[in-house]
Amino acid sequence: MSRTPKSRVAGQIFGAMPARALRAIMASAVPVELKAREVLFHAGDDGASCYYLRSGAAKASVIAKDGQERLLAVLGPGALIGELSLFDDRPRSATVSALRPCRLMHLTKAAFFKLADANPAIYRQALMLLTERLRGSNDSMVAQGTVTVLGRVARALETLAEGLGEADAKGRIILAQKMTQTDIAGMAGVARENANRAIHELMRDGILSRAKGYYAIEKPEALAELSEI
Amino acid sequence: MSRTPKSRVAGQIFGAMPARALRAIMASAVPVELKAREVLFHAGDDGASCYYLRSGAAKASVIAKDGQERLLAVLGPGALIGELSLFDDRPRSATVSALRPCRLMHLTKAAFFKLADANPAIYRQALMLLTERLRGSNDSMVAQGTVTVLGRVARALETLAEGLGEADAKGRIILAQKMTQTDIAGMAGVARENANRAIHELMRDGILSRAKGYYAIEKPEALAELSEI
DNA sequence: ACGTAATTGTGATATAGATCACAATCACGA
DNA sequence: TCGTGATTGTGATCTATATCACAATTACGT
Repeated sequence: MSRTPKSRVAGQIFGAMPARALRAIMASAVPVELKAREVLFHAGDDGASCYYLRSGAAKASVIAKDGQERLLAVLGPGALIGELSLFDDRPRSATVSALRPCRLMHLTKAAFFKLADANPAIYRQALMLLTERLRGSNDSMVAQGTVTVLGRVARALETLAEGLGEADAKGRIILAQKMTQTDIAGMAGVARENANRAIHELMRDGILSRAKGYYAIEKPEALAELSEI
Repeated sequence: MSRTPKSRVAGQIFGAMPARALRAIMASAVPVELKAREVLFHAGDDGASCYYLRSGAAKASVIAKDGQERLLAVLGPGALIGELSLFDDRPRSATVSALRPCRLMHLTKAAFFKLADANPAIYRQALMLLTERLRGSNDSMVAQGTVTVLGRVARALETLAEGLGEADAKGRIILAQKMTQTDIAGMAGVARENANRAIHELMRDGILSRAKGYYAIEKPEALAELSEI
């Protein structure tokens, strides 16, 4: 099976929006600031609203019964956060917290639907966003049962790159946020020790590098190869 | 973490639709029949259209590189099939085939969006549907890394029950379709032999039973308990 | 109703990855 | 800049689950 290609642009719900609509959205939203490590909301909270991440980085995670933290996503600028509760009125499914200071816009359910009703492009964009997530989710589920630890770590790094990767001139992708191996292990769903060993293997093979705590993907294609399902 | 409750009704995209809109939808759609085991579409196909399952049962699955089949869902009457490609124009992410004879309605992308633009309730319903799937997906991902084989098999049986469960008078849920242990293992993401052992354990504890190849969930709450994440 | 294929059942063994137990670094606040 | 807590690194187990190798049963086509 070939994997779903992912694009950062598609993750940006308001990216493809006409400027007029975009201004309208921003006018209905209220700015929110978050300090590093601050929690935006907890899993289980209810909240019929969503956030648009203008700058900074945040993570979405859940804590399993046994206390293990599983990272679902790392979100970079342009991401829409907490939209699930908007669409189905259920409690937050994950905890979202800032990895570093964030500037967000807060949009209530009422405001969102008012805008979307007036502007069906918003609905289409939202459907596209969820669709992309679902495809990624399905891929991950297959990967989880099929792919080895090395592949899952590779996959986690790719996901990370989507959220906060910054391509440089020579095709490297720098993760614009310090991530601990514990975080990476949490995304890959593996033990931290094994994530460590996998990371070493990737670094030994020149696929990954780290400078001052910042990981960089040196060979994105090689990484993609490894995480193939 | 508490799990996302799932309802069969929410999975039915056109369930909450006003009768007028529903008639319009059915008028734009063309009927399709499928014999048992026939394939509706393969992963990788492109197809900007979706199907509404009126009767029968189908499965959505992907084949991993190593040849393992992973069942993503078993779909019963009322299910919407193939909607992802509708929203993002990408190829089919899974193969869908009939578990038994199916009657479907086929709706093109153009027809869907025409209807939805005229009737934003369709957009909202579609968003809700994807949202529910996404929540389920996230739960599964956490479960995969957290829960033991017994729990994952329990979870697979619950998912099965959503798609084709029929509650009887005394709170049992009968799976209205013969499922092999290979299928169940494919959903749970475990080896068939271990699915077998887990199923035995469930049967020994009176949580599950089987008659003439049809499984029945005797104690849905006990099953839910086991698959808690 | 018979024979063959598919499914189910069950032990024995192998192994990927978790867990444990630390040492070595690093990074940052006082 | 020193010290302390957080991270990273690495071997040695341990264990859940896959894999293997069949036998027993069931289902189904002719």
